[in-house]
Amino acid sequence: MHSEGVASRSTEHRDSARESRSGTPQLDAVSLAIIEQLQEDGRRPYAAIGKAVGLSEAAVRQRVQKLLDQGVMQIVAVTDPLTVGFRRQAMVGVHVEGDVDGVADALSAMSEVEYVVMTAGSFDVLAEIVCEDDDHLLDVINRRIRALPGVRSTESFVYLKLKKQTYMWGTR
Amino acid sequence: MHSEGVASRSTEHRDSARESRSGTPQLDAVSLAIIEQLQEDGRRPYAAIGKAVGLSEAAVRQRVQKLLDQGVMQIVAVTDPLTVGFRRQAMVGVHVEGDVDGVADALSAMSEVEYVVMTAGSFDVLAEIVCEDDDHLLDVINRRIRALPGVRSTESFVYLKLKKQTYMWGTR
DNA sequence: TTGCAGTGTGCGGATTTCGCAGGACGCGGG
DNA sequence: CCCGCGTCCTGCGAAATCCGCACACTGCAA
Repeated sequence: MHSEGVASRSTEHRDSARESRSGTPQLDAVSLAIIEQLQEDGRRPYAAIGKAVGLSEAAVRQRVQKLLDQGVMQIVAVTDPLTVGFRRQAMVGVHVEGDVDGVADALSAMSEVEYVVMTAGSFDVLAEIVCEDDDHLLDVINRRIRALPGVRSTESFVYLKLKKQTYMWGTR
Repeated sequence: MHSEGVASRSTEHRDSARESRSGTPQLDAVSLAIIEQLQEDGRRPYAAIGKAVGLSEAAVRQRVQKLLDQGVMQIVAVTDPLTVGFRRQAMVGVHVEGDVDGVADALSAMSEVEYVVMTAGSFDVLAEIVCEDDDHLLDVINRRIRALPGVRSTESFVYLKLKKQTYMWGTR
């Protein structure tokens, strides 16, 4: 009855597996499968997940807790701020000279900034910001971001309409 | 004991409230408060949410279900694909001539595309894509996206490192 | 007024979550 | 070899949560 489990688990070394340069512990196939289940429905019961991945309810619960503690994943409600209400949203591309990582950290520290990623391309950093209104948006971009040491210039893309937003890279 | 509830609810018309141009029903303060709770923890029990927003457990449950059904919010596990494993990720800025909406829809239809937003700025559309590897990424950008009718040109920003990712626009 | 749709409440019963006591396994030291 | 240790899994009750349902209240329109 357990035969359709995702991983055999009996002949593999779970944790000794390769580990990327960063300090993040690599995940095995079972944890990936658990994440996929929760990408479909963040409130799915542990027992249902266990049946899908071939594990007991308690085991799934322990793994999910660990993934949460490690910061590998988070279970949250996501919305389109523009749809939910008033508020201005924009993506800001930043050109940096010098300490890119420092600028990214400074951006991350701002509460209006929801998303920060370092990129290879004409921008060094992309940051998504959510504001109350145009004044607030202007203040964040011109007063705060452009004032950061190392920021050479920025380019803004004010959001007009969100067309798609999913989190199911696993299930394809 | 109920006195610290978020909205008085007794003297306001809940649904007759203003409605944005789009077909999305506007949310009242209580639903906003519920969403905020779930932005902190997508698995928070209905009873706990009810206590926080001043509603019964059953009422919270009905509202959450409706928000889910309406597509106003989704409760899901989110991760950083780069951290979770192999895979290439990038943001693509698209210059469009003509039917911007059509291009955005076409992008949304692609499974590799996780996020699509129409913007005001030098790009007409921004799209975030998640791929297996470089070959896959190249194929999606050069073969599929650039081939879409109306796409004049694109610019790619390959992700090097995700620095921040939150969903708590409500709680500030 | 009457009927109806939408929303909230209270209440059991089914389900799920939670904590904890083992048991199995791999690994390294004595 | 075998013993201790850490990790992960399983199997339980007990407690908490989820769920469906009947009913009350409100605003609105026929």
